[in-house]
Amino acid sequence: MCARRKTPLDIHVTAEQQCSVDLRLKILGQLPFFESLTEDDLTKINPFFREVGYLAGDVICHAGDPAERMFVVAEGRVRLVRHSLSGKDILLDILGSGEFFGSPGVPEGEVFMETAVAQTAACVLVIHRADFQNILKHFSGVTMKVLEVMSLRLRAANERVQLLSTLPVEGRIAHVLLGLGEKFGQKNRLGLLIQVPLSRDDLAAMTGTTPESTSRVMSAFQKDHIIKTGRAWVAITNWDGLKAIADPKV
Amino acid sequence: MCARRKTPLDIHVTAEQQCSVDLRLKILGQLPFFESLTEDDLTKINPFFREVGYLAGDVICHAGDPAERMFVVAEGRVRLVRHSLSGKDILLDILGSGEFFGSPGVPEGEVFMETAVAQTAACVLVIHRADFQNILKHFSGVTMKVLEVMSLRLRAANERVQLLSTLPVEGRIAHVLLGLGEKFGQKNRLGLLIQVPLSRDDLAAMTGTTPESTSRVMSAFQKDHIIKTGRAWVAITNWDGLKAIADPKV
DNA sequence: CGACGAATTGAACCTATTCAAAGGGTGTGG
DNA sequence: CCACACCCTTTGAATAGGTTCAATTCGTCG
Repeated sequence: MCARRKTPLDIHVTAEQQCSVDLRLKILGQLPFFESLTEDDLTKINPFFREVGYLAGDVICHAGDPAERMFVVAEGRVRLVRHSLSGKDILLDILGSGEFFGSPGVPEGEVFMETAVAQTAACVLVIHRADFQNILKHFSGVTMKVLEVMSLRLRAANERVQLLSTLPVEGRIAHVLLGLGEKFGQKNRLGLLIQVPLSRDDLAAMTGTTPESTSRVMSAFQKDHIIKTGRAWVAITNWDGLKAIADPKV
Repeated sequence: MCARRKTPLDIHVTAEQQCSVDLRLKILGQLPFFESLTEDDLTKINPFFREVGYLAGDVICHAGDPAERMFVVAEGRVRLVRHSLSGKDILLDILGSGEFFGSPGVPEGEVFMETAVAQTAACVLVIHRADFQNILKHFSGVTMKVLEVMSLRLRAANERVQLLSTLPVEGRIAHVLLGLGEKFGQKNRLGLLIQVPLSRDDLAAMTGTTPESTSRVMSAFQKDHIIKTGRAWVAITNWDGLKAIADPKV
């Protein structure tokens, strides 16, 4: 570990990007939609998952690939990106441990609409579409939970549509920071540090704006002591202040 | 039927906003997620649905209501609206026959995030959350189909995020018109007439812009012979022209 | 026919983008 | 271990696209 680094981020990834068998079972058990399964069930479905390690920047799956697999993030951070004809990429989400991507419900013959990229070194569990659907057939509790997760994601997506339609740039950035803070936040001497490498470009791609505008807004936030930020990291120092900007009363 | 009306729209709704028993079974059978059921199964689940009629403008369910029911549009058009603190409403979707709302997957204790309003006189089938979940438990084919529909909706929502993030107003309006054309379009002496009452305010609320900007864009489209439009109606006369604006190559 | 609501249009304003240039942290190779 | 190169970030100034506010026209319905 380099001693001179200034980044306050500390994202642990198991050596060689390999997760131990213990970790695999633990990850599987912690998945929201496997919470209803017993140890026994977990050991039964475990063999269907293959485990793959990635380095930061590696592409895990490409938009346009046949949607024949489903992925679960075991360790690390994974970006879900949508490419536009204009060349402007949209950062749909950043996934952490326990989250899945590659929708389990899409009909046969479909392709992925998003590209998944490892934002940090990452360990990912992969399962074939057919195998996962078998699991769904066997365990109705799992299916219900998957439905629930999909519903909540649809909600989140609709909320984003609303934000993009109604809020100015600073409001949208405030919203994204709050969301990332809830998901990846870690209390710290700096404040609530978001444990994700987060560049201005990333934030811009998440809020439908430009890196320059993002930079201006972030500078203003920092001047107002709402956040502390540096090269590819952000910490929230005034949660309520951010909230006030994210949900303007008037 | 009034003889002097200029609106080319012609949306039929059964008298008294009541659907016949035949229509109910037909509607249920046509639902994407009930397509795997036999006549027999349909007759079995039919009693769980209650049927309610609404007049244009009636509120079917309110954002904030407990999410204890699920709705299926039998006839008419239903608007799904999200309210913002700023007062600016977002029109998330316009539903036609066979589409459902009131997510089947949301966890117990949750509330609706959207308000559903009858945009025309409408007939809606209502089922209790618990009853629907029972159906899901009994018919795994139904569950899979619901998952599929949810996946496709999530895709659509994500695509909208992308459009709002990357396209200028005219591109977003073009996209919405194409979508509505596919869904509600009907060939006609005018072109492809969208069988939905559609005001400038509605289009603005669907594309995250203002009625004035919408009006300017629509005027420009009409001048270029891409659409024909009047008070609360639109017909597409040059599909490929619209497409070119919706998906700019550069 | 008259009135109301919807749609159009104009002009001023403002937010955010674009283009350009300079500053600063990180990591690499000498 | 230092120096350099690269990329991220910041900041400035000009511009464009969209909004806002206001006034007018038009269509539809009573």
